[in-house]
Amino acid sequence: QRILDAAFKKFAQEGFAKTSVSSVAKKAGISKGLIYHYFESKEAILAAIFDQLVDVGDEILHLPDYFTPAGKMRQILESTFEFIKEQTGTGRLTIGLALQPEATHSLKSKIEQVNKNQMALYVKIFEELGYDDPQLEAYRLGALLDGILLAYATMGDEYPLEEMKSKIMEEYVPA
Amino acid sequence: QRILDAAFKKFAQEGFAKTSVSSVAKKAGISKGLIYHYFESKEAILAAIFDQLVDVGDEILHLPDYFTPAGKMRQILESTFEFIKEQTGTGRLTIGLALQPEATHSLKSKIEQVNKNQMALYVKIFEELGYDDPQLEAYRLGALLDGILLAYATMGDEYPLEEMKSKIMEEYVPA
Amino acid sequence: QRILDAAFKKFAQEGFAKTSVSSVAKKAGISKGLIYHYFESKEAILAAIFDQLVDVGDEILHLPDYFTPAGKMRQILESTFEFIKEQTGTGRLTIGLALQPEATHSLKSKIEQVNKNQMALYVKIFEELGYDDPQLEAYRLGALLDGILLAYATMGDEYPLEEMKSKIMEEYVPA
Amino acid sequence: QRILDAAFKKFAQEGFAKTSVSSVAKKAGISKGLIYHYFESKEAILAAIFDQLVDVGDEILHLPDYFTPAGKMRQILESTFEFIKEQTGTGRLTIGLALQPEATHSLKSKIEQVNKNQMALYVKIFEELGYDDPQLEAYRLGALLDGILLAYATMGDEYPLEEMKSKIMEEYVPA
DNA sequence: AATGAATGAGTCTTCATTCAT
DNA sequence: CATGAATGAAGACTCATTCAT
Repeated sequence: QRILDAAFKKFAQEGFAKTSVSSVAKKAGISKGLIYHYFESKEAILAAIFDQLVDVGDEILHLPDYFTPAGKMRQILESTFEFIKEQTGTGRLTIGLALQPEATHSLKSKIEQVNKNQMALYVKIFEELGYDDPQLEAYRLGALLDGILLAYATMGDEYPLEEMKSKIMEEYVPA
Repeated sequence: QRILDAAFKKFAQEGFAKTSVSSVAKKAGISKGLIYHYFESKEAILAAIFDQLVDVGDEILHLPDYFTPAGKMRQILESTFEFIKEQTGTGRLTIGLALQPEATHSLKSKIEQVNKNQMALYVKIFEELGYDDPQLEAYRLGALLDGILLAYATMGDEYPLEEMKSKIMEEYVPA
Repeated sequence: QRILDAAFKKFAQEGFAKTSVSSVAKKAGISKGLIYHYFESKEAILAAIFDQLVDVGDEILHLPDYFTPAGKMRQILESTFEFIKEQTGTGRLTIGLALQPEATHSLKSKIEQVNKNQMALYVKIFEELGYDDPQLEAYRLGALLDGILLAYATMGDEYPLEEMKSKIMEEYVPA
Repeated sequence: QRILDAAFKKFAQEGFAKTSVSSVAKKAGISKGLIYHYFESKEAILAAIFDQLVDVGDEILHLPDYFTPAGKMRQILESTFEFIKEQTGTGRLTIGLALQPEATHSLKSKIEQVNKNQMALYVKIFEELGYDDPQLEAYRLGALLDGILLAYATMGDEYPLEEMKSKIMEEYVPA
């Protein structure tokens, strides 16, 4: 819906707490009341946005079986870096909410779910690649990518995203 | 002041936006009015908190000159992991604020300043250690540590912080 | 109509002010819009409900001419107590609205009308029964019955309705 | 407080649901915010009003021990009729709330408490006066008085309150 | 230095009502 | 007849900030 798009932009731009329902309505070009016709509450909008994000996340993680382990890894890194670059707002919003204890439990659990899936996939690939401690290796990769996302979200184009991508790719998927 | 301590706890616990000045006053055991005697505004409290944090950060980064490059690296990692573990609230608060565009410009610039200092130090050490691209290497380490901080702040004790520390130490400061 | 039934139940259960038109629509199994096809406004629904109640009231008060005065009195008391018992919701709603000055003038006048009719009938019967001051006696009986209605509406089955009925019957229609 | 007075007048005049907090504030000559400085919520104001009313009720029911039973009865009737006449708003408000299921449980229980006390006193006096079934007699008197209160609250000065008083007095406390 | 009464703008939310279809 | 999307005017409540004392 237009509501979700508008709300997402606003939330990503100004943060959930600071964004008023009225401003979302204005941005969506509709009346405040109508928002409550479609969503129970401000939180519900956020939840709906997240449901969409979860789907996007799943897509990124979904890889054809015929890929080689190295191919999967390359694909994941490609997708993730693209996500970091294109969906800065999404990343910012997600991290911001993950950090705020105010977030509803249901939201937290959704975030955790996405995270779990991600980790599970990483672990599996590292296993296939024969790493010693796939679990720990997965955490390491996760931290690295999150850290890059965070830095890019904060600094914007000042950040040498491409160089970092090359470096990471080389490290995990040597040519 | 007691105000700063109370405010920091509250902000870290519930987020800046969700924390009311009254609740800070109550936690500090003083009256609302008194807070405005010492601070211009709610934002000013936050700024003061950050000034303290900057000092803490500088301390972590300040290393005696007689340390070998490797020693410096070890020291930095030790301090950072200790910070991650002990000051989860600080980390959460900082990242949360860094991500929220609502933050005043002055706040942002302080955060950036700390970051710059950190990066500069990393770069210098990597130079001393003879890395190929110290700049990029610094970004990589920064991302890694930030990612770990983020994960630990989100997951808490479920996160294998010690194992990660060992892994990272080994990587950067081989025994 | 189904609308009136649904609305009546809702109004009686939750009060007029607290009942939303949507909830009436849902209870009636139709759409909100349709209600406005049949009724001008929420108030109009209430008015229509009252029109029905007035009819019920008139029925209670309508007595065959061949009844003796004492027979009429017995009949009235019987009917009234049955009404009190069976139509608690109606009683509650009516009194509640009679007390709220918010009620439209038209509503008030309807309530008053029913009251007047009732009083007139009481007066007539007391006259026929040869009471000294039929007017005052009618007010007394009215008060008594209203008081019982009120108490029963408030307390429910804790109230000794049957005993009260016996007592009042004995008083006004000695065996 | 001025708030309670203003709120009471408003609630009695327009009903609890229809009275806005702002209008109470305006009537009290203060700002909306200040009301929330003194009361948790709109309901809390109502509760406070009721606490005062309970006190008034207790006063009416408190009778010196040296009164004869007949004297007590006379005194009660006198007080009650005075209350009916002077405190019409109170009566209206109380009954209105007793009938509205929306009222909080705490409120309901307060009303019931007052009622219980009243009934207990009536029963005791009827016992002392040697009535056959004091319990039922108490319910009867209660109904009568409530009915009169209700009628007077609805009709106002059209109602022959004085005549009713004489009649009831004569009935229960013959000269 | 210290209090807390006071303000008013702003927030989320509800709801009677209208209207295009 | 019938729907339900759409509106806008409230309403309860919060909170940063000010100010008299």
